[in-house]
Amino acid sequence: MSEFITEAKRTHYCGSLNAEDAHKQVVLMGWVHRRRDLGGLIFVDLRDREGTVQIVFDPEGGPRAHALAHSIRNEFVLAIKGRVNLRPAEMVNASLKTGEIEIIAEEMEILNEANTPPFVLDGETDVSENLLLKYRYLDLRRRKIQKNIMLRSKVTAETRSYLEKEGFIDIETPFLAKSTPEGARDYLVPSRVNPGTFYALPQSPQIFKQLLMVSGFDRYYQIVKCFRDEDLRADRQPEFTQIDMELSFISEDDIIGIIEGMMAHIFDACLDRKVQTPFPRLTYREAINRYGRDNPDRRFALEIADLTDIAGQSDFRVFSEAAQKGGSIKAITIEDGKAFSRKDLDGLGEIVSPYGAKGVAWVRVGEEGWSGSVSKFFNNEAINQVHEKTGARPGALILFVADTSPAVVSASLGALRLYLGNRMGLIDSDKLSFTWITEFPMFEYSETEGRYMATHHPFTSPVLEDLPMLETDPGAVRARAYDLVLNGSEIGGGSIRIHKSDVQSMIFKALGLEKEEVRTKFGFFLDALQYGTPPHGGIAFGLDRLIMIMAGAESIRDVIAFPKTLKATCLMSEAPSEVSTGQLDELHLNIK
RNA sequence: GGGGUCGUAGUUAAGUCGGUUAUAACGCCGGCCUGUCACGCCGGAGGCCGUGGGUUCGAGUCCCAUCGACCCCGCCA
Repeated sequence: MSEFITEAKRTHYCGSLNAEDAHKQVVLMGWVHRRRDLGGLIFVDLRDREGTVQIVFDPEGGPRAHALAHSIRNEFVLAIKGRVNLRPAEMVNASLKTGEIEIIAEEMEILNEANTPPFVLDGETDVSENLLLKYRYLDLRRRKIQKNIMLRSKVTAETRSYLEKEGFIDIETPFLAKSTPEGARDYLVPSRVNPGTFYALPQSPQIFKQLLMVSGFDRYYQIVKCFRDEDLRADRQPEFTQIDMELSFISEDDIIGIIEGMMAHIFDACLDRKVQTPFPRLTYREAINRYGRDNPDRRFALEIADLTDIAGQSDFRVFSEAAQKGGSIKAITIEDGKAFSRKDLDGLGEIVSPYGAKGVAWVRVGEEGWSGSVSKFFNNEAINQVHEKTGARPGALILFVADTSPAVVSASLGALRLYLGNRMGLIDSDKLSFTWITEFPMFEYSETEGRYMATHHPFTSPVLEDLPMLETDPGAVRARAYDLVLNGSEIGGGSIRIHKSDVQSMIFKALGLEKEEVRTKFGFFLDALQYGTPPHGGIAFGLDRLIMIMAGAESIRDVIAFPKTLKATCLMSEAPSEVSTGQLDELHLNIK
């Protein structure tokens, strides 16, 4: 067997060759993507990270290589020395990037053999995720995932270059940190040298980055792993990556401007897509009223109308009761009601029921008036008022949701709106729709905790003019917080922080945290605020979600090289796993 | 914590009302083939029907439990 390759250097990537390379002598290394053995003539599609190219083995061009080529199988690793041949016109494969050329193999070496893979790597077959995750290293050979991972690298590189240019300093913060109350469940790490104590893996570097502002670094950023021990979703992993930043002496508008520039730069540099700035802004209240949620997908309209005042007067008990008990009645109007059959309408209840709504009431708007389940409860005057508010015209369909809880109505219609947008094909997947959501409420009342909780986090600055309401009506206090929403996903969020220790203490008090608890958990931080803390604020982006949208991926797992399952396990390495009693002893741990 | 979808050759799926030897495609193995590119043609091997229990003369199919993957609600400051 010829061992020429051990001496030779690779000259090109398979996928980067084209007609301009014609007649060149090349050395390629890659995996056998597919072979077509015609007996006297053998074709192999050789694959590397840049793509595939056709290798031709014929007895004339390379007798030894041709003889050896009969034995190769899928996923073998080959080194090929050959000549780039311009294909005759009738043999050009237009569906292949390298389809104008092929490589006539003069020498070939099998660098390694391979077992038959447990699934075909052609990207055509839908393989169960179970198997893909177990053999993730093979899944990662597939073009689709490989492209996503390479896009991710490009995005982080462009992010760094933009932020460095803007004067940001990359500073690492600890992974072994202190467990904090509030927020998500922590991943804990036992300390061997301090028996009975634990570190927590950070949910975000929040406190550290604020301390860096106290230290005077002025502009900080980090592309950093964060950890949250909560139940997972299609867009949530237990460990995920944030683009994290913090700035001193700035206002909301400064941060928003920098981020808009960053997004424009990333999309231009990575996807060659121009992004229109500035991005539109919506207050939280407006987002909930018009779209039912604080992460509205504004690639389509289909807005929600508030009909509480009108429908609340009707004789329909569900409506009148909702209105009387502080709830609301809201509706979405569909212009072309014919697209929905009676059966379709009956099915809508399933869309809203997970959000607590009892059902969806509907009427069809005709030339002569209304028909449908609740039409008889509305008189002509009410009908005209509804038409005015919803813009409904003959042929339209009005879908109502009513509940004694306004939050249930909003969440239900928010979900219904998305369902309808999808079903009616209103969502243009090529569109990029950025929106800032501002003026979040500072606190939300938690039924389970029986107290107010920070909507964003407890270091967020309240809007100053709302401060007097801190004790009288905490739910009405607005925060100087902002989220960036892209195509219905929250991709980032941040706030102007509290930089005065007395205000910070007031917030802890409003959150119902005991003085001693605050002292134990945040004492060092409150101290720091008293040593000349500049006004500051920041933002953090979910890198994984951003890449998902940029790549058009349906799952966060498609943009992470080694993701975990919904139960936070790794099917490939089988983490987490049990450890030896010796290890437990060292850590002073007993397992129940 | 709650609700849902799924689990049958290596892979993806079909499997009727519970009834003979569990199908197909792709992949795999062998043979033929000098212009294929999802090559083609001929032949072949390959099954713990996720696991455990139950009902039944008889279970891939019905019931219960359990494991796993996925989706949603809660949760995720």
